[in-house]
Amino acid sequence: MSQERVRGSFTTAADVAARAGVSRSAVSRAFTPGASVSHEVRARILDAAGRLGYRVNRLAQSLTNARSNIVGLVGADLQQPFHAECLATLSAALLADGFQCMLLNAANAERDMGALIERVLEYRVGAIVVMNGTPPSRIVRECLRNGVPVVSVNKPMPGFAVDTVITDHAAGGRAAAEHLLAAGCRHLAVVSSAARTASLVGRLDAFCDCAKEAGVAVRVWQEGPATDYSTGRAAALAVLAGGNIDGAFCVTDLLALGFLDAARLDCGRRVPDDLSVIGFDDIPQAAWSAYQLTTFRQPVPQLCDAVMQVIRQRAEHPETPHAMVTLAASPVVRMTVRARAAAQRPT
Amino acid sequence: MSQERVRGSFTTAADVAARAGVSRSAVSRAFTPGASVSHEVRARILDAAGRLGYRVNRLAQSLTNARSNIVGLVGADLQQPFHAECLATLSAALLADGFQCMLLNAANAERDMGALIERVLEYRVGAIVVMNGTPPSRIVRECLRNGVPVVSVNKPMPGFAVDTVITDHAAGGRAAAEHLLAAGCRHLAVVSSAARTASLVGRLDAFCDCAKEAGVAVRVWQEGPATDYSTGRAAALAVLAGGNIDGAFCVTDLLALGFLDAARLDCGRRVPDDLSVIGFDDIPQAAWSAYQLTTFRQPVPQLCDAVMQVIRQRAEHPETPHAMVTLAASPVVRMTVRARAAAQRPT
DNA sequence: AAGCTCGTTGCACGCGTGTGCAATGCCTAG
DNA sequence: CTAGGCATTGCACACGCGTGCAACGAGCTT
Repeated sequence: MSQERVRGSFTTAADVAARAGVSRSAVSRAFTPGASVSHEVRARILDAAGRLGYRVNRLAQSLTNARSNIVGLVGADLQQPFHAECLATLSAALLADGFQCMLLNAANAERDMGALIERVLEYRVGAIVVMNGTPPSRIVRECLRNGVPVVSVNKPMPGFAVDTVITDHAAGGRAAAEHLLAAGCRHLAVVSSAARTASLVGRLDAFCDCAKEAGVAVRVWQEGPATDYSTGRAAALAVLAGGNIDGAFCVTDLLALGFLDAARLDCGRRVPDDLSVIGFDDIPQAAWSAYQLTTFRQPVPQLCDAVMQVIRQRAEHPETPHAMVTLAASPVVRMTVRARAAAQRPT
Repeated sequence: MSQERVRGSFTTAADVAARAGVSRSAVSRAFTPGASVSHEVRARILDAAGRLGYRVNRLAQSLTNARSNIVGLVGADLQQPFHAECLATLSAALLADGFQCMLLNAANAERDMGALIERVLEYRVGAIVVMNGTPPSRIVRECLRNGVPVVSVNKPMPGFAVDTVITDHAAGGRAAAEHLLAAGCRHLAVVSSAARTASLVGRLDAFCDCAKEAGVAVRVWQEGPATDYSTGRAAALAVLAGGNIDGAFCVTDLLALGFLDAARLDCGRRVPDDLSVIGFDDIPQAAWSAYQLTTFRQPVPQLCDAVMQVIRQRAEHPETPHAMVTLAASPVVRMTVRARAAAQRPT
């Protein structure tokens, strides 16, 4: 067969076969669990392989399988704490399960997202996980047409044959309202951004509904490009200047932290005495002692577990009906909501 | 040729060829820039391809090239703000340049890192970028032996034929010391963790050297598993209980923020009046108005640019001598270092 | 001793693509 | 009118691997 390979090239199974004095098939079988090779030959092959630094070429391997075990991870704003945590947890889970992660970071716009997914389809990925953002529906259909399962995180995609794993945003928003009302707040505000993502809208609407049922008006702020710290600050400056707000639900922790800082440092409010604030996500910064933010924790590990479940399930049984897993956000009570209002509790 | 493909499978060039009434080679050429195809045939092929949703199988393509244009991104603690920013910036740059990113998240230990790199080598990656952490040197050698270039970020790897892109940590540490000394601090502390990474040690040593040259003693704290918020807190509680520290350099912003919170909230210090604090990295949280941390910014975009440069260079000219790009960290003066000592500046 | 079973091994093909080489056909120069 | 040049196209092979099929040999049964 081929001579000793030049340095700087990968060793192939043929090289190993030549060195071990067997056929190339034997090499292939030696690396295939359950294949028929004698104990002695396998040992000789593994020895030669180790000596030569051989490793299977997955590209060639996936060629016959018509599908690789690469999973495409689609997202935007990956440097944001919550997204970064999702990415880290999910990629770790995938790697632990034997998959490889291809990262599709739609940095600039959601316009990129379609192009990125098209590119990763060229690698015959086994699945695509949309961690946030909205890929064009044309592309989603294209994935499904080619038999690439799509998993959507925190975004229902009605009308698409897609598995969905989602936090119960509505229940969270409602619980936030109940929590503020129980604390005695009667002048509520809710803060979001102009980006009307399903998850953000879900929290906001449920919050408003619950407040409305209790007969409490809600000042709604939905401006700014993203649900980040500076938007939270801007919201506080605008909302608190307006009137006597005593309870605010920020649909994101980043918003809440910006809101808190502006409320305390720029507007001179005392939290939680004058003003109660609730966030959502429970990013690490929410627990910092300067903030001690009361919030709702998205169950990131469980979300990722569920993603793994549906990926495995669909890999084994492609025809499984599409799942819609909903997980509850759990309240994390810290210091930004005042304790129950004194004794007066009229009907 | 093959019949119309069943739904759920990928279209191949043969399918397109059949549909367009040409040979498979023609299809291949139609998608190869600069290949010889008549205008009319190419148009017919592209039309058929579009209709069938054909896209080139990169797996098969890379089979002949012996190398894919996938780049392995190795790192740990990817959810930390600084690492998350590096990851987001670098992946965006790679994707913009036509590469694909394979994410190797060594979640648990650096022990994993070797296994992960071995796995990604099976995909014949075109390069590996080590964003943080220390892969076993055996593995690094293995990469180089197989002709896979390795780029190390913020960690010199003496003795290895590796490209290195690095922030000038020593200069940063020195500048931090000078800044504190210029502010009149005479009782310094430096805070790091037990993880003696090259970058952390570089900053710390240079800081100590500079202080020593000025004849100022430095209290050195190097405990805790990671350079994170809680370690910063622990450091403040220990260091500030000890003596009359009036200036502290935390080798990481996360440390600095934890240090600040504990100093202010638990130890009752006023910053910057009683105590000056400097961090390193300039993560987004450092700019938050509750902190306004004075720090040194790592030039992440420039670092990533440099990584792209060396990757491209080595892809075109593999024999290029190995680069060692050093970039300066720039001071970001905010509010946690007091202005020049009062004595020297009369009111 | 002859036939059968079963574990082991090699041959050869296919996966989807790029490309060197030869064949074809058209256009132009002589 | 003919020869040569050139653009275009198809054939066939290679890339590295998995695997069905047949061949082979050893051990066992009858």
